[in-house]
Amino acid sequence: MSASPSPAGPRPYHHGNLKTALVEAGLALLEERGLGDLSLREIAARVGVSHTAPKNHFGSLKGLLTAIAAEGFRRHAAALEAGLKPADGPVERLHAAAEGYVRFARAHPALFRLMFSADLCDFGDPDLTAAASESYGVLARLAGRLEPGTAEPGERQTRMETLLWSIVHGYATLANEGQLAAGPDGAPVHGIADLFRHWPRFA
Amino acid sequence: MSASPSPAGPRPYHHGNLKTALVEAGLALLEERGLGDLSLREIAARVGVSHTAPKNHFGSLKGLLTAIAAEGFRRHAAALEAGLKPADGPVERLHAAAEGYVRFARAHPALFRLMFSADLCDFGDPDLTAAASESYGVLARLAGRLEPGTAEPGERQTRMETLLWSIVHGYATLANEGQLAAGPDGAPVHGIADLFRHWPRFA
DNA sequence: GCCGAAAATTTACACTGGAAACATGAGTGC
DNA sequence: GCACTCATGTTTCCAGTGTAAATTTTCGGC
Repeated sequence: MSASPSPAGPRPYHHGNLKTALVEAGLALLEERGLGDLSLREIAARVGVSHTAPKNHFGSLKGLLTAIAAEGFRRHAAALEAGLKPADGPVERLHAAAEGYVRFARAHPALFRLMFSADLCDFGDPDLTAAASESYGVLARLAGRLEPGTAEPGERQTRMETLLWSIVHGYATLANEGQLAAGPDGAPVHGIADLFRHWPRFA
Repeated sequence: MSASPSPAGPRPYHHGNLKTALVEAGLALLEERGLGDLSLREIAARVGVSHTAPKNHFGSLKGLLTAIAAEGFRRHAAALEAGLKPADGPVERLHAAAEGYVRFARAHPALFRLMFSADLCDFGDPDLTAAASESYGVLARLAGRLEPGTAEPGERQTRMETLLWSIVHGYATLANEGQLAAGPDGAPVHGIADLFRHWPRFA
């Protein structure tokens, strides 16, 4: 590959794959340092490039963060689908997706917060919105299965979608910020599935 | 010389009420500039004081933000209680509190985000935790009224509390970050009360 | 081989929060 | 009345941030 020069050779002037390398470095630093201590200069340094190099590809820090968030949403969508067994009924599938949602958020708290920070990301970016829609679509389809035929034609977001998203997202957010009472293992005492079971309609 | 605070006189060396003045300035700047563009130096400048003056009272920026968040939680608790009519039943009171929760979040988005940012605030601070508990208590009492006698003795956080808090907080957060489909007036098409009405148990 | 465009670099700037040394003055004990 | 104390603010400095502009290097098409 042109992107992988001889290991012993001097670092080439042109990186060859800077765009994706910066996103990956950003994702890695997000895990290590958290969102607050993340800096463009440090991401660039990790890739071995000057701190102004990202500008050519992303314009600004916000552009880079937007690209990172987009990749986050793609992985998020995959996490949602991960536990979905086609043989299960709509309720079981909902529970599985909800647990995937929360598991992803808790496994990658900094990335998750970035993904839902409208002032750090540019939600006008087509790539980001496409990735976010991909993730949202999983939840929306599950909501539709729970109430077939109730969505009005042309409706962008049903009440059931809003309700499900609110509860799952709220739980994940509160858990990540340390607001939910935690048991000895550090996890919240009530899992997200417990909440759904406590919710008569989907028990 | 004169201790009289004549309006035309030179600014005294000692402010006299810096602590609360800084918190109020911070709250005002939070409304105007948002959380991202908030700076300790600007808060200090608005009060007319050097940028290191806050250190004496708050230690660091995090300390100041913690104090601001605590004041936010007190106002938040007041907003929750605002629409509560004693004559109403538990369900009506829940709806009113939920709308108060969301209304506060949407009216003060930057403050609301600060209040739930564990990396910006110090949730080990007693004043902050007391204020946050005050706000949480309103919701917890409402949850208890919905299911009297179900809480196990000594239970810190019931499932019902977690469920209600998740849905309300998730809705407020998603709305603030512009993630919920909005109608022509900019508000989400489905209000928080619509979600509760859609939730069979509390329709 | 040459030349334009793309990709990185260097340099400079305004801004941030924090640390350290210093200045002020309000309050207290005598 | 007076001196001493010490909380409260100021000044100065520093490392670090993101961005802009001018410059250098390299790739790719002719």
